[in-house]
Amino acid sequence: MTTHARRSLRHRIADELRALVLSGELPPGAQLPSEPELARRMQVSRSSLRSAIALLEEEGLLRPVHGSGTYVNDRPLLRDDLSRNLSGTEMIAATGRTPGARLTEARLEAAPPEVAAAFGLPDGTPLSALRRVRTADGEPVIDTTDWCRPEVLDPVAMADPAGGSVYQALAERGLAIHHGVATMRPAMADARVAERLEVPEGSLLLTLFQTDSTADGVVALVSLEIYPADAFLISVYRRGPGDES
Amino acid sequence: MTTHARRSLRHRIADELRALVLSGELPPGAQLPSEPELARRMQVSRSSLRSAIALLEEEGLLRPVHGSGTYVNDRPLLRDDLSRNLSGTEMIAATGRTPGARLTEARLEAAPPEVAAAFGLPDGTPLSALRRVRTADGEPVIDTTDWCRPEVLDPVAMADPAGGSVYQALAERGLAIHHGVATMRPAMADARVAERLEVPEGSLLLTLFQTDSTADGVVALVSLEIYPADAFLISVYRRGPGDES
DNA sequence: CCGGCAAAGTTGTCTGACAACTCTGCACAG
DNA sequence: CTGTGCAGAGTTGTCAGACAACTTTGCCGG
Repeated sequence: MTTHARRSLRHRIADELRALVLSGELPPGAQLPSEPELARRMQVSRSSLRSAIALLEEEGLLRPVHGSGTYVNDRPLLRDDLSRNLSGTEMIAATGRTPGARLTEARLEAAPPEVAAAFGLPDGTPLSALRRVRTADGEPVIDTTDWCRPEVLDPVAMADPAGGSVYQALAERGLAIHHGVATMRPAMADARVAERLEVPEGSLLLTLFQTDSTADGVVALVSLEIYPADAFLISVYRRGPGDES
Repeated sequence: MTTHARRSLRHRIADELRALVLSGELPPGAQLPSEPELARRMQVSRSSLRSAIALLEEEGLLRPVHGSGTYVNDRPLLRDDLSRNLSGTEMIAATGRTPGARLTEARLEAAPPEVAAAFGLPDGTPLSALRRVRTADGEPVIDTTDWCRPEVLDPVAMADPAGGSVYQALAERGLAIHHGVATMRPAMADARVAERLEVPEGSLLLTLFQTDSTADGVVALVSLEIYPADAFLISVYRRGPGDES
């Protein structure tokens, strides 16, 4: 391996294997070539290949069986798996529709209590806020609000972020998002949200309050997303209750 | 390593490390001993230790930094993280309340369409169904229905499962649950659910439809769980958008 | 006081070997 | 002909040692 990127080798190998599976080249149930063989073909060491396979096993995509081989799991393909997919744009694109946005509005505003708490700041601290209604094929499907510290991104930078996405703009400022924690609640549409999402007042919604942090635990972005009840099938892949027999 | 268990070595090492972190012996931000040192102490090879660390990195618990060391992440502890926690009993216990159940009712019934589809069976196939209202300190918090194939567990076995939990009863019959996929929807309480959960009719609910599968993709259990809006904070840990910088 | 550099320490990857396990197919007894 | 047992080949799991790539520390010279 002479071609070096930033991601570690095992992640790049995992990407390559994942692509093979998702493209259907390795159909569900299929057995992978043996590790030495595959390592030779991909020009990597067996240990790096094994690390990659371990990642994909953890993801639930592959299933190595001692003494037999490594197989492709045929679990339902979750394009909208919450635990792997941070961005609303991707969720929309994954359903095959064209993502868009309207009613974009960015300004400095006082942090609501829940948001301030997530950042660990006092109530009312001024924050950059970006409000959008995201659309799929022109139809409104998510009402989102993103908050971040103004010294990191000012409202103007949030509304038109470098690199196209707020995540990338944050990454360029040294705040690459490592993980997020999302909390879900059912809700009913009040007049304001009903108008923005073009649904009847009082109709069912799912709200998702999320705090995104960097690898060292700094909260970099907080967002509130509001979905009409049936805009998406919001799913989560859950691991089994330990391997205890 | 002469002491053999069922779980693979790296999982056992990971368990040990996880315990060290959760017990507070390795506080957030702390640097682990170096890999060679730790491997020597735990009497395992460095490669096995590295595999374990990779697992915990994927879990978000540890953060190895090339050339520097491996550190404990201080991410918020999610007691009710959906993506790691399958059982309603555990969710209740994690909030510090005492789990219980009432209105337990088990019988053979025709599979509703959505359930039949999850099993890949025709509509109306008879299935074992177990209906319960689970309680926390006596207060109703989840209305659950579990379905499984009657040749695996008959209604009587479901109502009083060997080993105490349906999961364990399934595992003893060679159907250990490996993963599940849960889909969330907001809903409103109809008369029946309102009475069972002791909430006003029309109040907000979160429903969670889940299919649990074995390692080879066989659907072993399907369940529908209904939560009052504020019974739990249902959260998900989401990985960041790739490591691309 | 500051900048640069070398050295020590750490994680990432490679190579080769053997152990543990699974699966296939053949020989052999019934 | 059939079923059983066993040996062998093939595969994943683990081990050991080495070097590369990177970070951090601290010294030295300006």
